Amino acid sequence: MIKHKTKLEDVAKLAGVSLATVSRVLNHPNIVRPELRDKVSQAVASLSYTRDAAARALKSGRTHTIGAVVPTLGISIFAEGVEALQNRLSEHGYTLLLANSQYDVNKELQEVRALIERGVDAIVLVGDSSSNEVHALIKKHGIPVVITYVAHSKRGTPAIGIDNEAATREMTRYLIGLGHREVGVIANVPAANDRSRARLSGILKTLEEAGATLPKSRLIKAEHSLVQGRMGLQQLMKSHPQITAVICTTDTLAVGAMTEARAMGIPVPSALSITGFDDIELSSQLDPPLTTVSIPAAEIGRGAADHLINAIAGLPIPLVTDLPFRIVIRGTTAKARTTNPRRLTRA
Amino acid sequence: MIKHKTKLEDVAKLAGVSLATVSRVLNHPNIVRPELRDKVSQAVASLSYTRDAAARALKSGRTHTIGAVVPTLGISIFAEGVEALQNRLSEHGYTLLLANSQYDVNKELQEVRALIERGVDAIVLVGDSSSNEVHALIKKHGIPVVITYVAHSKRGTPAIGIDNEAATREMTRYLIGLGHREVGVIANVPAANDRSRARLSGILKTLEEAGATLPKSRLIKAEHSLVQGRMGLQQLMKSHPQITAVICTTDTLAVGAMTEARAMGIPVPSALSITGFDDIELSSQLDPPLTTVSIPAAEIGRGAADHLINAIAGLPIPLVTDLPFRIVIRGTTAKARTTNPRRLTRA
DNA sequence: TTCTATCCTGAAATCGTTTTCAGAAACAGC
DNA sequence: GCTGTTTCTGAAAACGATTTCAGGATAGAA
Repeated sequence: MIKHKTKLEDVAKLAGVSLATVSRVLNHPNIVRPELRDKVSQAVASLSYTRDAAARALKSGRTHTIGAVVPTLGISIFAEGVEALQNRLSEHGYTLLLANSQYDVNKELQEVRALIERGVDAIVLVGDSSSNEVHALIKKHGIPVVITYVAHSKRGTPAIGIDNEAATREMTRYLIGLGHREVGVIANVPAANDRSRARLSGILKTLEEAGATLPKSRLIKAEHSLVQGRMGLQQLMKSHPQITAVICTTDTLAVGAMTEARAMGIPVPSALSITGFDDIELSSQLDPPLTTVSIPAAEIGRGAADHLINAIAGLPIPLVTDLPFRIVIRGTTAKARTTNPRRLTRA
Repeated sequence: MIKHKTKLEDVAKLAGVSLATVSRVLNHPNIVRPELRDKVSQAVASLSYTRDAAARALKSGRTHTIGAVVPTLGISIFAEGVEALQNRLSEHGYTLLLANSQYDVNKELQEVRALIERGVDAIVLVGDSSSNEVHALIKKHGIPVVITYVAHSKRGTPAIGIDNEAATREMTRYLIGLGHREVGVIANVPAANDRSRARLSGILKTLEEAGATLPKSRLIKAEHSLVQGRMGLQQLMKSHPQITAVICTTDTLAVGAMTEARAMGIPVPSALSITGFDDIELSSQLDPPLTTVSIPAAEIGRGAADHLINAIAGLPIPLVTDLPFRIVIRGTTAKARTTNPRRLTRA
């Protein structure tokens, strides 16, 4: 237990200078005469003095703290992004305040409010489907903010991430190029998830452009879990055995689908191609390894940190930082089988 | 942008009372006369006033903030624990400051120091292998702390978690009961990880007690990744084809091992039993589903939150909270095959 | 009605910094 | 040697809440 928390005054006394000088040495070392500066630094060191964060925050109005609200840490790309974010913040002397929304816009609002009351200097959000209240609140307090994992700005809010729609477009085109026309989709569509919507939209549009418009019955909406991936595939293949490719909007769903395909005795990729999205660690280690879209989660986290640190310093930051995704072609995709039960079912 | 941040004084003026009364209504509503209290509450609401956290912290010495340092969020049990911790803290008006150590004791120390300088009211650590400096620092500041994921207290520090050694003991006994004597182990052993050590120790001791002492060459030390699980299994089975069971200290390693077993054409569980530890989501969905140890990560997070909130309030908290683990027997374990290439190789 | 005990309320001090403002010191120019 | 600059330093005023301490109001008792 500490008896008498050392404060600025103690340092000043020991160094034989005023409070102001000590403060200056700590904050703007270059404006104080070298010999005094050294004397003060020495005193600081010998007392192992650290400034009281609360007092500092009160007077200066800055907490050196950044808040983030993610949907959940259970999804590894968010966990990875948060970790990278925290590491970068830490390097710059910032502390991360973390909250999760469980994909619930009201909980997100509540957590953002709590963060603002804590006086965070900036905020990181995921996606652009936060409620208007959230953005109004943030704007009202004049706090820098960045939305992550998406590469478009809705309300003029800076964004850093990938173009989800472009990614699924490319993946879908790839499958079409392999001759797939009988396609099924397993998509996770939580209400508050614009990323999933963008991914789905990319698939549907590309399919349509290729003249393979997706019938409703071939679109399975699922929660983001392995089980739902399994169930989705089962449902799809039972009712549409002619399907030659299944596009999933996340790797978790795709892995579930692969497991079920194996259980149903459907060989992947010879009889059925499966694709994912996210490129989680597991995907490359499966047998066969999963064809998927790799997204730079760590880079998103680091980039968000950098942007906000700049914004706090009053520097301008880019409105949209469109990071590259990567289509990773592995073992779960192949040319469409030609021995279809029936050929070309129309929508 | 806010022009004139509403403060206590504004509320007081509107309600026609003094600052002190407003503060009382906010902190100890019961000691102020109901009619005044209502008037103040109304004023607070109509101005949508919130107290300045920094000023509050400065004067009261409490930040209503709790810090946690975890090795990494990349391991799902930690992500799950952190999420549960944050949710519970949030319910009680606390904010989580999160940092990660990457299993590096120096980084952990540095992050703990940063947390303390931020003035956290309490700290959550993972495991009991933090450096002495960390504990000395925490003690010096008189900050409540709890270590998680383990069920023993080393330096008198409260702990909440499971008995890792007991868990692997039970699992190993189960395998021995199935007739396995030719056993291999894939263990992740980062330097700063007492949990892994405890898990390994439980395996080795139990094996020894059963007269099946593990030769060094059958213990593969691995990093915590799927790839290393694969490589571990390969190494093990190539040099010791007589092995009938492989115990892994995490599910990730076990999943890697399963993948490799399949690639090597070794049927699981008929020719080889494999066990994991953690029970991550994937494990139950594999084919065959993985036999493993299930640990109550969310409960650990919630419990840590509850303990610390109590400790801050000056209430006593239990030194050790030993939460139950669960041996989950699924499809990767079966009786030892009897058609061994060779019988009973001795150490 | 007056006095005492009980409850509340408000004025003011305080928490530990940062920062403005003005004055002291040092220096150069004439 | 004296005045005009320039550079640093220190005293003091915030920042916005919490809380002590004492006095005023109210109620109860005589």
